[in-house]
Amino acid sequence: MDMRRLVGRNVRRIRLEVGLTQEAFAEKSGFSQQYLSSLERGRRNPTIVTLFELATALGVSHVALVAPDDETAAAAPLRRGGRSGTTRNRP
Amino acid sequence: MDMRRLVGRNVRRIRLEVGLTQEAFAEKSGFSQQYLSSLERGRRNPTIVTLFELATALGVSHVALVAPDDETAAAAPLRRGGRSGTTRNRP
DNA sequence: TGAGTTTATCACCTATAGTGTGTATCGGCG
DNA sequence: CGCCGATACACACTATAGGTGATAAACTCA
Repeated sequence: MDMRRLVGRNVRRIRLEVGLTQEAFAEKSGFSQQYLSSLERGRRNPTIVTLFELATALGVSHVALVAPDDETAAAAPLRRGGRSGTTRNRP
Repeated sequence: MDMRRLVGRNVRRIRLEVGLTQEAFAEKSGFSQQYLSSLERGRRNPTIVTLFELATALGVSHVALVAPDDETAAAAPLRRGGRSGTTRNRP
């Protein structure tokens, strides 16, 4: 299991659900937009403290950021669940 | 919430439940006994990849190592549940 | 008491987490 | 087309995570 990718996917998904841009998220969390970018793309290996701070800024439990997603067991051809377009947040 | 302490407590608790010494755990996980010692005492800030490797060596999900424990909400005076002595594992 | 086992602490080193600065790419819109 | 908002990429830099080795407690038991 690639933890970097897992956390990256969770962070991005939740950030979009909350309706934040990387920039706005950077503002709230205190991390740089560049860091968040590479983090979401699974290139980074954050510490647990970082994980907690990210979760707090997103308003979710830190457990949510390490929660396994369906993709792991995936290879499933049928894509369940909506939210395909994510609508590229418009305030 | 102090993530270092939280993870440290979880690791120690599970390691003891599994019945491993720090030394044996070090052997299985590939980390040094010294590192595991400081980790369990909340002095270390492990990365998510480290977290996953620790969980794997313990035979549990990585989520178990970041799971919040009762101690947080604690200040509860009454100690429920047995297992007080931990019996200092005898194989 | 003293040997054996387990855990804690100290000194030290290398690899990398995370920053700052700057730039590149991409989509949409006037 | 050029501009703008949003994301990706690159690099030098500092603080610290990860790791080793030696050793000091701390506890167990013959």
